[in-house]
Amino acid sequence: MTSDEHATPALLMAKPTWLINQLSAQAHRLLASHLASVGARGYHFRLLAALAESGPTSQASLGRRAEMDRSDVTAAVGELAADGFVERTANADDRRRNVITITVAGWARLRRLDEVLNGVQDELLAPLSSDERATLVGLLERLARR
Amino acid sequence: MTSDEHATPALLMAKPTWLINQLSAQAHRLLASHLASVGARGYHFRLLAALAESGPTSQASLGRRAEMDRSDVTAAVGELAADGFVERTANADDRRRNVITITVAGWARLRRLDEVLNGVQDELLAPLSSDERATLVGLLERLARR
DNA sequence: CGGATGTCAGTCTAACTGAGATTT
DNA sequence: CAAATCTCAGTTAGACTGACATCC
Repeated sequence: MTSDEHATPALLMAKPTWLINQLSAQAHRLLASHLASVGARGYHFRLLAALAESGPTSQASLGRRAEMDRSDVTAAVGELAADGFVERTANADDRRRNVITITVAGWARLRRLDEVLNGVQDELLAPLSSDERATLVGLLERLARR
Repeated sequence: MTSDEHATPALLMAKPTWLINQLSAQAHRLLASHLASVGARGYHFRLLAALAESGPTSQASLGRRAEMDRSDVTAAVGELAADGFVERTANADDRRRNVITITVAGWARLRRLDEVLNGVQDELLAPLSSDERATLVGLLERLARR
């Protein structure tokens, strides 16, 4: 009671990391719900997008491109393979590696997920003009390149 | 092998949510390691910062200010109390509620954690000028206000 | 009664760690 | 030998859910 206020403490608001985490949490909620409605999750899109640009390649390479841990790649590739979106085959030249190949169904899946994600971008960035979005993306790109 | 490339797929780079998540993950790594080095975690700072501005108040009120779930407040307040940074006392007027009060040690702890977090901000935003940081914070504030 | 509060016991995800077996 | 690859088991922080007793 008293004046409870829904006000965020100034010490928190003054921290860019707080704002970034807030926005990321918001994005995560949107992504999770929209992706769940088509039975997918973020890892799936990241792997399919990486695979689409690299062509058939090893899991380790995919992990580096999609910035995922090797163990998470193993699990997510297994899920994609179970749904028929990718194929896992042995590499004759280097028998440590699997060769992951995107299937026809996988291409369609990638296009579908891309549409879903583009909708999420519009929803999240709705308050900003297109100029402001470009400014934001430019700043984020410079920061995200560690 | 071949040209493995550390290149992020264009489909990913084109998604603001991807950049936001990348940056948030980077921030999270910095926060986790710096806070761990002083034996704290994010919830502790968020609660102390909320408590510093509200004065002695209930856990439910703290949770709304720090944007934390009730159950997480219970746990984190317990940790802070065990370290002597806050005190939990009964509220005579409304016996459902605890009154949480920050201690002298708690104020010192808050100042210490604030310093640590300010260091993290500088590390994370190092690539940007102060004008650019202000622009970024302005855009983030508008987006984070859901 | 409805609604708020504090507590407890869970779930879930993304990210990560460590170990082991295999191969280059 | 060192290093890379794949797999599996397990951990963590953060966010969240559902239930319950208590109290206003």
